[in-house]
Amino acid sequence: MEADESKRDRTPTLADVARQAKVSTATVSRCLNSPDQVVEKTRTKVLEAVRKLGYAPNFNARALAAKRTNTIGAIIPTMENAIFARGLQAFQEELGRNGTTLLVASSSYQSGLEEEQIRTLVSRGADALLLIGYHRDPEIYEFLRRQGVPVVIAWVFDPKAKFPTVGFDNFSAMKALANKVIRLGHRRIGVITGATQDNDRSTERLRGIRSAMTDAGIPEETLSIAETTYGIAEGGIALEHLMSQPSRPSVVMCGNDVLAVGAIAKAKELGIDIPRDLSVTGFDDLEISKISSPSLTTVHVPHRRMGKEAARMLINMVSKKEGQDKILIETSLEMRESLAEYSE
Amino acid sequence: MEADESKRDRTPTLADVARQAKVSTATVSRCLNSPDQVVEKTRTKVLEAVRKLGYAPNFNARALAAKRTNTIGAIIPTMENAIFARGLQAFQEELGRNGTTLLVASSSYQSGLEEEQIRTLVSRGADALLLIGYHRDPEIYEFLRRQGVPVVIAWVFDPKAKFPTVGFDNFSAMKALANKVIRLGHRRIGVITGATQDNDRSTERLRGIRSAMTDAGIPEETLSIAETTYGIAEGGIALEHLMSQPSRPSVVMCGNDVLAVGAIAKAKELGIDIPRDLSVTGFDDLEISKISSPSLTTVHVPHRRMGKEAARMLINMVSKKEGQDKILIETSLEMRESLAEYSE
DNA sequence: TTGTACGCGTTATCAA
DNA sequence: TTGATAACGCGTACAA
Repeated sequence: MEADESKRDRTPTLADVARQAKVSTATVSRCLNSPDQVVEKTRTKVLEAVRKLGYAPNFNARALAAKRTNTIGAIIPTMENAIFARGLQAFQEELGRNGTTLLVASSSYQSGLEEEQIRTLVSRGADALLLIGYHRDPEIYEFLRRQGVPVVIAWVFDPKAKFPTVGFDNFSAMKALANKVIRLGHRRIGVITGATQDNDRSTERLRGIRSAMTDAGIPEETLSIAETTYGIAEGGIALEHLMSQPSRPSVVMCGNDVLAVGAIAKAKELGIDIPRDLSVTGFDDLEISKISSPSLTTVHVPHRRMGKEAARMLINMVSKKEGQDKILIETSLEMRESLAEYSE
Repeated sequence: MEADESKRDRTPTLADVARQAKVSTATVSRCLNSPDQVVEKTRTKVLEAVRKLGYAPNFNARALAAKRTNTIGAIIPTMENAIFARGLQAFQEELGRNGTTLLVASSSYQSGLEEEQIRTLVSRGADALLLIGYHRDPEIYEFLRRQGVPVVIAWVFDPKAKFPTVGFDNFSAMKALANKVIRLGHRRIGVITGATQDNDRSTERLRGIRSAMTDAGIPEETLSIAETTYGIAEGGIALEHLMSQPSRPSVVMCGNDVLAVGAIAKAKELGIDIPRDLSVTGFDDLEISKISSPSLTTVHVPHRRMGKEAARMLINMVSKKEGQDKILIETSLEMRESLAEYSE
């Protein structure tokens, strides 16, 4: 029983299994990849040898020979907070159902890093890529095209975009919320946004607010903006900044829920009552927005559905099946306690 | 300029670069891997060809030939909440400083899935692995040993463990908190814990509470336990369950902060005032525990330091350098508003 | 149904 | 310092 192991102390290869089962390596390979091409009897013999030797195929060799990895890569801006977690989870689940594994990388919101990650994932043989947002150096898109790697863009939606997309309309979603805010009587609006450079989601959301103000005849100059990196603490600092300005806003609209709960916490600390003294809104409808106190008015984004659809689209593209290449995910307003009517 | 591309429309290889630069593939390879072994003049010539062709090395082929990937894998139980995010971020940063890339997989707290992920990462050529907790089928440890893949275990600490470890003592940390709780006069203790099966962290934490009770002469039977999966909503449901029992606890100790903030939110909903009617404690000291209202008393875990030390240890092991193989990370009590003295 | 033999894109050894 | 050339482990025509 132990005798065979004495040969060497390295990890077994296809050839080892073939020797053990007294067949050719080709047969072993077929047993593993297309079992129905090999007759029952040899198959069991081979599988027995596989089990006995504890053989596991070498992924790299396989990828090299087959030019396919059954792997899809995703690059998200951050793993530090929950913004992308839910959508990515659903994305992964759907891939799993298809026997595809997910490789995740995070770019820390830095486009330079993102390009590096893209090249890394491609050189690792990812069959396709999920990317967040359109904004990207044209050169990298050209690189992907030349490499023949299918890409789906998520978390944004532009019907005219050249790339397959599964996402929502950041502009309209935020504009709808801003319209609501204005209808409630607010005129002095403050904004806490994530960095807008290289980030079309935050840029579009901000544009949505501006557009709603213009429509309502509120001069754009009255908008006070604090730009910061995403984070709870950062949201708090930004709020403090906004509230220390001469003309205090009556509402602070945040680029996402993480910033918003940070703002709410800081407001409490400063003795500002929400929503009596100040209204606050978020974006995303993460779980924390429900348990925040007061609970957070926000834009609900069906992240799980977005992740699932994106996975399906990519799977289709890899197997060159036809299908939609643009899916719009509808968002909705989630009215909770943190936004109230403005009354002087 | 364009002429060379007409040859083929596939991604350029070493050989293409070699042809273009009129050198051998070996030289090109050396230019990329050990540039000082090749003379300045040829090097610039080669790099020029690389740039012109947009050459990117094929990772799989490289791994196959070099038997090394400069990649370390990590398998964490979940990406859905922040429990592991902070530590993993620091882990990745430290790896990056060493030119090592991180491959993450999540097991959804299922040991079967985790084994699969381990095999996947190994077959992908991960040079080493970071795993959470000791509890694991001996067979998988044997597999790892035979494959010669170094492993570091984190988030736990047992001085007698056979494996290199960077972590904290879940038992003692939770016991310290329980001692504090008891010293404040609490006798009827409720617990909301994550699943204890296959999870040594939650098991140890629970054992810590039991031990503190025993030390204080509180009968173990008075402990009421709700076991659930980690999640904000789940924490709420568990709290409701505990509070609907005949003998209501005066304090609910939660297995982590996520469960705790869920419990707090639900308590509010039920009109239970915290900490007047009920005290609540957490574990981890995530960012939400500070902004929770009332703020959450919890155990502070220096996640970032743990991640960083784990990375260093693994890097050392891969390069076969000597070094510590057991690092204890100290935790501390973080007293905040949600835990108060018990007074009938 | 099974086996032979070549190719995948690198790295590494050994000569030159 | 550079160039041939043999691995690396697997998939897959093609032949048997």
